[in-house]
Amino acid sequence: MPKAGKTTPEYQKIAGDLHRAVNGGKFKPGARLPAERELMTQYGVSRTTVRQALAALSADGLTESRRGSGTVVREYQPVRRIANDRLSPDRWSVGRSVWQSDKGDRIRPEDMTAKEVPAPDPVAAALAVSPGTPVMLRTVVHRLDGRPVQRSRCYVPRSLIDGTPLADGDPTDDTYVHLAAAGRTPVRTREEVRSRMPAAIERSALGVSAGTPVLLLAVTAFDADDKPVEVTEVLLDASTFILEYNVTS
Amino acid sequence: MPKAGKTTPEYQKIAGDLHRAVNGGKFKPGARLPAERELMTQYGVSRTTVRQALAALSADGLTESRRGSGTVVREYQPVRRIANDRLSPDRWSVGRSVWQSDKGDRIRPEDMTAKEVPAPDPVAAALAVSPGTPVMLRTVVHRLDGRPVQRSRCYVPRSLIDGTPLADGDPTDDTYVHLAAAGRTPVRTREEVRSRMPAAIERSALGVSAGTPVLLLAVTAFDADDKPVEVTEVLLDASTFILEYNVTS
DNA sequence: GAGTGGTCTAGACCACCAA
DNA sequence: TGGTGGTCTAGACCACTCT
Repeated sequence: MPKAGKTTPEYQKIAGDLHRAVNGGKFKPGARLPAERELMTQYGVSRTTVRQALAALSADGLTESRRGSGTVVREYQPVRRIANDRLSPDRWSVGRSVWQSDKGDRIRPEDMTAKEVPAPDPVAAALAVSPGTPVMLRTVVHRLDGRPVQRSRCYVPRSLIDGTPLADGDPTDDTYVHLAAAGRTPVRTREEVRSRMPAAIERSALGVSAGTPVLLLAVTAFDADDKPVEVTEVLLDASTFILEYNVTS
Repeated sequence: MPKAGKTTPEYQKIAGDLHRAVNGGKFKPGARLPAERELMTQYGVSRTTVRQALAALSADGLTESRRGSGTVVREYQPVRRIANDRLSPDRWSVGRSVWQSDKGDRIRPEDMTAKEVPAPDPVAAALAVSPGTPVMLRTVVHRLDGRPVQRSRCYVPRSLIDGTPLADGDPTDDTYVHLAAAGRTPVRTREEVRSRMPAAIERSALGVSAGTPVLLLAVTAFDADDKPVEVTEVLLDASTFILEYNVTS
């Protein structure tokens, strides 16, 4: 029978069956699905068709395949990120994070770097400075259980934090600490949120498998004079985070 | 040559080439990529391999394939949604929306419905009422150029808006109008943001093609007494929207 | 070594679109 | 009608994991 079923392609039926089985709890998170060659005989189709069905599940972020072991149901235990928390000075101590939840406590900033760079165009625009103005770029990788789940790129005009350790390339402390020391304490931020599929480089930079989107944040911080003092670009593993915002008029 | 190149699979090379060609501007948004059979001869591989490469592009949300015509580069022209705006009463007039941008003006609420339902568990929890409490459910579909890009499900405890048109099943006006009329004007909201790949039903409910994530909002509105008065679940096409939040401590 | 997923070939027929 | 993508078959060899 070299033809597909009447209207619905065979691989979609198989994908649908598996989808329902997973959502119905027949395969719990972490459980292994039947092997591809087993599904071949079960459905009487070629391996290509089975793999097409499994590709659909993977693209939906429902499963994850590992060569040599099998295809397993993915787990989803998100961490909550409360945006407004970062504006509270008591949150700025080193090692403290804006994450809240059991898992959140295990998320820590690591691999921090800092260097001076000319402001890229979009950053310069957000900071209301000329493109190429010297800014300090501080990068941070946040890990959960060793897996990178967030990468931040934080830009601060060099002139604003002259004389601080950050200006000398010390990436240890949160930029807000240095801005506060310079009398430029951020009092509000504007956050822009997008989501899309990651490029291959981003997929490996975060530890995400195919079928997981990324969240992109662009955070602009303003001081009491309503001047932009910092721009941060954040790349987040969407399967790890729930963003929370408290909105007032 | 029935074998893959040394380390990198052939389909990844092809996908990489095309990826670079698209990002490099060789194929502009809307432009057609070479046909699959043309790529076969160009790279000297089977059609399956070519299709595997194109599947990777599509999963990255970079292209879109249409049977009969071809594979084209996808366009990305997002609309900005400013969360805080909805708390301004002058935004509540019928037909007015919280969207801002040229395209935003073309986004309008349509296909509104309203009916009484028992509160589902998560909704009841957010509203601090018992599960099953009667709530009015107002659904709205927002379209951009005819394409549905947002679906909202808005829950309000019936007891809060008794005597308003909404209580009689009239879905015309924004729920905030009715809440304000009942002396329960929302003054702040909490928004939770997630992103994931859409289920097949969601993919067709919004007009999104494979490779596009969805954004999920859970908005809880509070009145001046800090009581939750409304919960809204929103499903958004992630390729259409940028969410904007103004954050204060 | 047995079993798993990863990659690839060389065909085939179908559904759809545009000229 | 000819070209496009959509689906499918029946094989094959490789890389990896687990026992």
